[in-house]
Amino acid sequence: MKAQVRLRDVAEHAGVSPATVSRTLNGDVRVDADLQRRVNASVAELGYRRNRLARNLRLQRIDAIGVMVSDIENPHFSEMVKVIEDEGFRLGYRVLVCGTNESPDKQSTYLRMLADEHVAGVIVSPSDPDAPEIGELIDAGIPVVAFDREVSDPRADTVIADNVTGLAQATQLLIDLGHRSIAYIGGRKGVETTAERLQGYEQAMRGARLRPRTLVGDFRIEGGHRAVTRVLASADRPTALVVANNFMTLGALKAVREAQLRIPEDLALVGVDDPYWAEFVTPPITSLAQPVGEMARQALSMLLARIDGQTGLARRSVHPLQLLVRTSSGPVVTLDR
Amino acid sequence: MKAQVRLRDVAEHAGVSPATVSRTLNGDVRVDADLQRRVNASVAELGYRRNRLARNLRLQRIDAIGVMVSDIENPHFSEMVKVIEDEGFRLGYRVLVCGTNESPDKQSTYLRMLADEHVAGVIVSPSDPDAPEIGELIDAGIPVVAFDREVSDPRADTVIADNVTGLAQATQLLIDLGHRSIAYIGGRKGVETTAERLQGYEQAMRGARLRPRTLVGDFRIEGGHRAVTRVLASADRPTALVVANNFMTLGALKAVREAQLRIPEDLALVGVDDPYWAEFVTPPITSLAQPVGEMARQALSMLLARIDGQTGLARRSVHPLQLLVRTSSGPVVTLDR
DNA sequence: CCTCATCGAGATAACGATTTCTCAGGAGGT
DNA sequence: ACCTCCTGAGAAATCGTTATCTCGATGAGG
Repeated sequence: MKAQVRLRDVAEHAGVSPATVSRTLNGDVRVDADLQRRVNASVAELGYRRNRLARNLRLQRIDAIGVMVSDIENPHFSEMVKVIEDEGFRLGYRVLVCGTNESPDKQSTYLRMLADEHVAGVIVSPSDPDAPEIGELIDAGIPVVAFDREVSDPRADTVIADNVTGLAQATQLLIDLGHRSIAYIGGRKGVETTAERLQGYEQAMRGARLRPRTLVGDFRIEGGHRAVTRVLASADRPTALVVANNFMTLGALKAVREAQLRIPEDLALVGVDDPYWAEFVTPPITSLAQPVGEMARQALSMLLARIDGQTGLARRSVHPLQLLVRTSSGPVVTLDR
Repeated sequence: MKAQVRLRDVAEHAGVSPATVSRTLNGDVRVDADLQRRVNASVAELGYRRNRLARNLRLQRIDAIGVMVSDIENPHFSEMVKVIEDEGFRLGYRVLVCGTNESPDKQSTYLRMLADEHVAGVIVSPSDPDAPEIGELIDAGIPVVAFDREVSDPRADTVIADNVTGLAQATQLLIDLGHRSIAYIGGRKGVETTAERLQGYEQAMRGARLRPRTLVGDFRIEGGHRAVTRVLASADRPTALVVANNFMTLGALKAVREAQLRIPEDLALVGVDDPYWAEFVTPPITSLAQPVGEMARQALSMLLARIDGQTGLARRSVHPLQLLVRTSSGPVVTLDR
């Protein structure tokens, strides 16, 4: 706990005013080159480290951005956080991770905290898109970018995937392969992505004049396991499955194994998300990949633009999903006419 | 951007001094109950929100802890971060995530940043255990807990898994099942856990008078894939594999599939770590599970104790690993005598 | 009844950087 | 030669809390 060197000490040592030291440190151009040298020399000699806390108070903001997601353990969000952390680090920003566990209460509390901390900006995958705290943040001059799911405040920028088209595509793949009985394992109710993905599935099914068959999951392993177990036990077992996220795909895998069925021979499967393990499990999963990394970079760059003062209407960045055909979707099946 | 209500405004509104408002807010007992009521009423009426930045400056610390790991995407660390975030949140702490990608440079920079931010404490899974910045943090009064891997500064508390015993156990399982040719896919060189795990494997092999056969991996999917591909192509293919972490296990799975071999029939496998997908892939992986959640809680509670002023010698908390026998390790094999 | 300790609350000085305001001095224009 | 403009640097005022210091009042003990 040695005594801290203050900016003032540097100023004295260099024989200049504190203002000049501050200006030098912050790269203000209007400082004589000679003085700059002296300041830098003194900084080095005294081992001066700027006290960010004082700086933060004076600036009324911290160089950190809040990243709020429902579940850090979900590889979709892990990757997002990693990209933002890595990219942000390079630009001098720290990342404050906030996990909501889909609890609107925790989300509200966190949003208020982030406002009180005066973070530079917030990227949020909202559990409650209508949370009034989002508007309060923007009122306070803290930009907000919605990720994966929209928020109701129209001033927030948005980065989302084109779930409707993507799911239609994924479903269409199975239809094209000859499947006629395709069940859909949906996500957690009330979440926007759930509705969009369902819509895409139904669209493709109706387009092929097939009867949709949907089950409600919860975006978690257990939910996928439960739903798939149920649908496999039914009298008219589907020949193919579309699963609305990565965790539920794992649950599905287990359920299929327990039912002594093989993928893709007995049951074809397409899963949304392309977690790192998708191509390594047996069989490799045909995945509807979201370009998470790109989306995260996009969200961060939108946020930074706002932080740097960019004004204007909220922007929306919609990203197409990519269907990666691996083994689990299987080959063309014989039509049962 | 409405004008901010200051503590002083609350004081005026309540007809008391700023000091009294501060004391009330901080739960100082020596404040008259009646004044407390008036203060609280004014706080509510004015919608006062304490400015944490000013508080932070005054206290020379922020209510956040830094969590530094090599890779946030690794489910081992995802879980650790989640637990710390969740638990910490309840106690009023925010989490600053720092991913090092095993780069000592990034680790150093981050550690200096955390010191400059005056975080309340740091939990680090070091990429460079000898980083002098760790000592500087402790010198500055910021407690440090080492997670998974030790650090050379003797003042840091430590939470680790008993890798030696664990790996010996895992290897012994395969030996007991009748395997004689057991290869080991090791981790990234120079990392402490790598050495410990190797030691456990070798210990068990030597105990059974078997010849160790070790390959160097890198704790990543590709490394596991490469190493296993190589060992499977060799003339004397092993009958069993011990893989030193979860990512490499995935790589191994792919390599085995590509070699047209079946697990566990042609090759038994035990993997270190028990990521969520271990029991859901085909076949379910026999895993040497680290009690990550418990370890994370332990690390946090040690850190908080130090933050609360606990002094005394550094503590070490060693956690046993648990062998979860699933399918990939296979049944007893016929001895080839 | 007086003195001394105690307790509660106000006044005020930090905490350490940034930034506006001010002023000196030099350059350029008439 | 004088005035204006501009540049660069210092002085000083914040930013909003917390904590120390001080003082008055109240209660207890002699």
